[in-house]
Amino acid sequence: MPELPEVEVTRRRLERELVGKRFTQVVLRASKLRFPIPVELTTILPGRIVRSIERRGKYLLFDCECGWLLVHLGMTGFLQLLRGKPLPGKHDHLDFVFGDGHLLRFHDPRKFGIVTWFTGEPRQHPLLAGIGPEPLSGAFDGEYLFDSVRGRKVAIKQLIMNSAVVAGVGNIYANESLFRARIRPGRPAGTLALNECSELAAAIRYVLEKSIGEGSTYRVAEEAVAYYPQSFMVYGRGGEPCRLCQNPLDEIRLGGRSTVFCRRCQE
DNA sequence: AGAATTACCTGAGCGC
DNA sequence: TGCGCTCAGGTAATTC
Repeated sequence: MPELPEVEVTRRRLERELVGKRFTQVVLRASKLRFPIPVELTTILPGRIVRSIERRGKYLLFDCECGWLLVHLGMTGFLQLLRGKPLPGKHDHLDFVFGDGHLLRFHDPRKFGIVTWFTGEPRQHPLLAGIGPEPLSGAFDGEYLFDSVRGRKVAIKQLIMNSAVVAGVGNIYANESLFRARIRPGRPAGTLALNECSELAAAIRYVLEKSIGEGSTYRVAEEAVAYYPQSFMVYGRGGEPCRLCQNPLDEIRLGGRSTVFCRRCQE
């Protein structure tokens, strides 16, 4: 499932390949993903140039001169950058054809993704307006997080997965960053001290940046290698020994999400 | 307002 | 072999 690092690596790759390129055709095969895909994409985009590609949380934003193409990969979505016009397979819902022979293909078996179109200011779009600070920006630090946890009873893991608090932290990196910060995922958010918030904010930044770095070899056309499970400290390792103390990792559910932690290393 | 729950969707894995 | 069940989990929408 694409998390922020995968989206960012995808963004960088597409930025290199597509900025300045002109859409010549849009082929729609699915009528809706999470939301209906606007049919006007097929008439608006041809002739337009990709001016820039930006990211907000896990959303990709393509500046298309007269408006924005907004893409979210959901749980199972990915973008493939292809050449020519290879025959579409199952769940290949949408193709963007470019004048230089490139084809950007949206594939998403579970249709949790989003492809939509809007004009105006991205920060005013309903899907983007309520998103909290970018975790890799200066706006996200210990003091901000401390301010956000104040009075909150919800588990700290659920709080950092709340996109209104901080953008783009999903289940994998929530687990990983809490382990790195040595904080139990189930702790009521409001019980965290300022220094713990600082540790956690730094840990979130660290695990995301590390993953983006490791993803430098990730290729959009090879979606399967989006991240590197063997490098995870806790995610997907319930019952296995902690990499630091060898204690078997606990696996619980928080808010319906698989949550893994070390009861010895995390307080 | 904050917290909890539901809805969306398909493939994989499992027990029988 | 196939059926039914559970799980995976991002996030918007809904309810409490």
